[in-house]
Amino acid sequence: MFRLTHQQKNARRGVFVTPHGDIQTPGFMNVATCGAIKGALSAYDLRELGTQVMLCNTYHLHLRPGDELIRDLGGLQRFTGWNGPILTDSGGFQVFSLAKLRNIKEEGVTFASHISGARVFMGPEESVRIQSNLGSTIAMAFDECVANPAQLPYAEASCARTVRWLVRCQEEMARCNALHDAVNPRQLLFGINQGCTFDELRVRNMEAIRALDLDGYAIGGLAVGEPKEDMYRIISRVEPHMPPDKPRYLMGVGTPGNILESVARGIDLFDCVMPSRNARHGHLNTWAGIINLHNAKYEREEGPIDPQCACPTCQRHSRAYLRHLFKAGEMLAMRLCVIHNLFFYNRLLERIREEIAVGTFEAFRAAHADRLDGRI
RNA sequence: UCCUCCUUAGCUCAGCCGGUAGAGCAUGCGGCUGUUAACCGCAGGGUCGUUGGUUCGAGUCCAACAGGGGGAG
Repeated sequence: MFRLTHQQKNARRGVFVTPHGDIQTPGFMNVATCGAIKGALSAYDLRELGTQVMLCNTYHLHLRPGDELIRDLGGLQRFTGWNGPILTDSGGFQVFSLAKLRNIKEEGVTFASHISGARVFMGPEESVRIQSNLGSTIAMAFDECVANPAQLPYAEASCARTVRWLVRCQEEMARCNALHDAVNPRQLLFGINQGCTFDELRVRNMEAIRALDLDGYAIGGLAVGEPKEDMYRIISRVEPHMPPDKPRYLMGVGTPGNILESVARGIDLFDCVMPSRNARHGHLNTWAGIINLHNAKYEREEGPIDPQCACPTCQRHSRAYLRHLFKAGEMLAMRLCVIHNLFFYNRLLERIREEIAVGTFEAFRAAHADRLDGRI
């Protein structure tokens, strides 16, 4: 299912074969939380941007429009018009990061919907069942994101519970896949490593979930406020304990620099809201660093966002025009800029794959990691 | 010609009985890391239409003038 084709030190280049298509790794999954890339992009736009995987959210789609509705309409692929691989996040992150009034118990979590205020219960079985109804390619385990800072005793207890939840997720996934009317009977399940910034806890947790032989492994609970040195250290500590023959997914990360550093430490998959959100807010990635299109200095610039970029936006539009669209409140500004940033990220990962394949990744990382995250 | 209301930040407006001015928007600049984010934060910016008067002190009260809105002839 997952085949490594090249390796340069810890950096890996491979192919993850899924029922919905191959995913070239390292890869960046484009975030479409509610079934759409924010910024008015459609599934047909994504093909032009080099998107490999679309990422949707269990919590949001369960609340609206409802996973049973999506199941009845043929699953997420038919519903959204995206026929490539889809990863659904479990909703654990949302339950713990935004829902108020939450009550965590062994069975699961009770929380108030941020839309209606209604009480909702979600545990491992509910999350997997919802994801089964959505019919995604890859389902994520229902976990608790233990964010920095955390007390060690709490982090230990939480990790232990998340492992127990993972076992239940796995059992429920097997049951759902065996249903005669499963939307995607070959749905994959990824486990998630937690442990805050406690090295030993991270390693122990990784060993525990590795034993469950899942389809892939994610590292969660990073890039949530801790210094980036801590993030890199945790990745380096955990990575040797991850099975080499399964894809490794660093959840929610990150900046281009974060991605380069993480690929160098053995990560295969990423997802992040930064390229799309920053684009909507006027911050654009370029190969020379980040620019803020709101800045007055771009008022009369006729050149594209990035002269080295081959995206549809850079082929047609000037910085001056895009800045004007932002100032005028035109939503086209967001659409064109999201197109650029996602294209940039997808291209960055493609470039990383090329560099690993020919053995020049280390030099590429050294030349770009800091510059790409800096401001022009 | 008369009556009446208005004139405060680039714009639209707040400013109780007089104690040396605020908001929203706009502008400038930041921030966003498994999206409750077309969002959030910070900053700059005003001899309060003009000239006099009353007062210890006037954006606030009085007068005249200028510009504008409405009304009556």
